Amino acid sequence: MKSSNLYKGSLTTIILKLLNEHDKMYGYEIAQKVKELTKGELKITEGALYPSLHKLEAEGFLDVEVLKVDNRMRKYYKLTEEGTRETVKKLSELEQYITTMRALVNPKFRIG
Amino acid sequence: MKSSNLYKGSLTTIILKLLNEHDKMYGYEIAQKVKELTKGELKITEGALYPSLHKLEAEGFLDVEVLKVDNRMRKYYKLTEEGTRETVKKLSELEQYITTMRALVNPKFRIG
DNA sequence: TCTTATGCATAATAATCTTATGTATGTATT
DNA sequence: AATACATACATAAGATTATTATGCATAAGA
Repeated sequence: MKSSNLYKGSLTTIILKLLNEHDKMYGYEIAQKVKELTKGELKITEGALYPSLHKLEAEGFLDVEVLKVDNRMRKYYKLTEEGTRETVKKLSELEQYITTMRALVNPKFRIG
Repeated sequence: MKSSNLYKGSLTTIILKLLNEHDKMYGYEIAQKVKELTKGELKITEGALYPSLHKLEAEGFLDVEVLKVDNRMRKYYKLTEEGTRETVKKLSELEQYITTMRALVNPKFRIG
């Protein structure tokens, strides 16, 4: 989604957390939200976003509802109960990742 | 390298930073160091480590010196000048990544 | 002797993302 | 009227990165 490939593997976490905060969102909206919240720093591409949403749905983490608004289709996604649990898990993995990377990269954050 | 796939894309950053701190290291040593510094949280696999070192060398970021110690081969890697510049770049990308992810995931860290 | 540790390497496969392309509607600009 | 841009979905080809499995070789410990 960006020049830096550190974002690889983060998309699922981002999607789940946004849905956790906003209850119900559609794909295009998620992409706009990410751009807005990161001040344009991170732009998620459609080629990554839509397959990722489909996968989360297939895994039972999202429910879908298709609506037509202004004569345009929108697929609204919302977290299932299992999706909420997965969100919690992903967020703690992110915290763990940051802790671990700080320990590796910043001597003053070394563990123990 | 771990269950959480957030680490995907981080290996280069880790290698460069460790070499920046330790001047000269060989592959196996890097793997051990990572395990030690993260208290076993992160284990980098050989199948990821060695190709990554070869790539960094091919890109001109690392110089190699082969030594035989205790009748065992060791390939010592050290940063080139370009490699040092790349390290600085990768570390700032990591800080940017953390800032961006916090903005997305933690409302109280929102940018602006 | 067999396992574990040290030390390198690569091939097959999987996961994730980029780039490119396609469809369709609505709005703004020239 | 024509062109560009925004909205909204989708997928296929290719690249990147990592996992898993395997291989070679030496040394130490049970």
